[in-house]
Amino acid sequence: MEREDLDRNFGFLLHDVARLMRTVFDRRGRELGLTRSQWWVLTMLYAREGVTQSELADYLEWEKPTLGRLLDRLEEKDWVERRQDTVDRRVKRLYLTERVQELMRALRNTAAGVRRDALGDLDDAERERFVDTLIKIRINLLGLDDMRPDGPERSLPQAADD
Amino acid sequence: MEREDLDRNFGFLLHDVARLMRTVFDRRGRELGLTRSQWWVLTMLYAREGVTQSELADYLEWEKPTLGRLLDRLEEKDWVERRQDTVDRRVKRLYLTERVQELMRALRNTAAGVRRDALGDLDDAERERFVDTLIKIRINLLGLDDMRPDGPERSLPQAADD
DNA sequence: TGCAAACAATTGGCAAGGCAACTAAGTTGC
DNA sequence: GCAACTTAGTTGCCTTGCCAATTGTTTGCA
Repeated sequence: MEREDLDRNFGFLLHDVARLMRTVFDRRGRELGLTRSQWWVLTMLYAREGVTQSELADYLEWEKPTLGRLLDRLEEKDWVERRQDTVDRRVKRLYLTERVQELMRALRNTAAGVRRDALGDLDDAERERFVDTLIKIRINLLGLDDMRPDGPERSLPQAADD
Repeated sequence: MEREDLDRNFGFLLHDVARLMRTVFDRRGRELGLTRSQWWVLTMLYAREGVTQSELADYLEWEKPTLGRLLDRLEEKDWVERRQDTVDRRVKRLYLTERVQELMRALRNTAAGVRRDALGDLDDAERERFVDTLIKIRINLLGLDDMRPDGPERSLPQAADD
C-alpha cells in the first residue's frame, strides 16, 4: 500500500544510518579497544573534568544506569577515575587518567575518517543543511512530553566551563 | 579545541536523534507490546511473506543472529511463524499470523505520530532534502569496504514481489 | 530533633545489535 | 560415494540502552 513510504521511511533510515555508522566506527576502532559511546563520554569529560555522574548523564540526555555501566567499563580499563566528593558523599566526580590522551588522538582520526566516508561526496551546503535539520529534529524530540517523565527543567548546561 | 565541532557533530547528532526516536516510539508503543525493530520486521514481512531468514536479513542489512533472536520473540508472541522449507531442510520461511493485522494498524498510527512530532514544523522541502541526504549517506556507508566482510554482491532485492 | 522527601548512584532485567564459533544440511569434485 | 566447501540458522558472549527498584545520603520541614 505505501511502498514508497517504506523506501523513504524517515524513521527507518535514521535508525539504520546511525546503526551503520556505529558499526563502521566500531570495526575500525576495534583495535583501540573502545566503542563510539565510550569515546563520546571521554570527549565530553575532556572539557568537563570533575563533573558528577548525574550532571554528565543530564548533559548527554542519557539514563543514569546507561552512563554508570559505561563508566564501569572505562574505569576497569583505567581510562577514567571516579572520586568520591568530599562534601556530599553520595556524589562521585569523574576524572580522566593520564594514559587516555594518546588514545583520544587516535580516536579523533578514526571518527574523522568515518565521518568523511559517510558524508562522501556531499557538498558543504548539503552537509550544513543536514546538520541543521538534525538539530531541529533533536530539539523537537527533546521537547516532547514523552521525554520528560517528571518535571519541566530541560535547559542544557551549554558548556559554560571552557 | 574544536568546540563548535562538538555541538554540531554529525555522528553524535545522528546517533542521538535515532536513540530519541526509538525511545519515544518505544514509550508510546509499549502497551502494544512490541518495539520499533519488531514492528519494522513485521512491516517488511507483510509484503514478502514466505521469505527465508537469510533473505530477510540480507534485505534489512542485519546480521543473521540479530534477526534470528528478534524472530524468536515474535514467534513466542505468536505474531510470526517459522515453517521449514520442504525442499531445503536448512531453510525456514517466515509467515505472519492472523492476529498480527490489527496490531500493525495500531503501530502505523503510532509511527506516523512519532514521525509527525519529530519533524514538527519542518516544511516539505526540508523534509525531502533531509531524507535524500540520509539515503545518500546510507549508500555511502553500505559501499564501504568495512561493510562487506567477504564477497562483493551488494544488490538489494528491490522488493520484486508485490 | 527527627522523620519524610529528594537525590546520587547502583543493581536487576530486558531488547537490539555486533562478532565468533558452532551445527546441520546441501553442493561440488574427484 | 565420500571428502571438502558453502550455506542457513543457532548459540555464546559482549556493549548500548531502557525501565523499575534499591541503597545510601542529604535536606527540609514540623
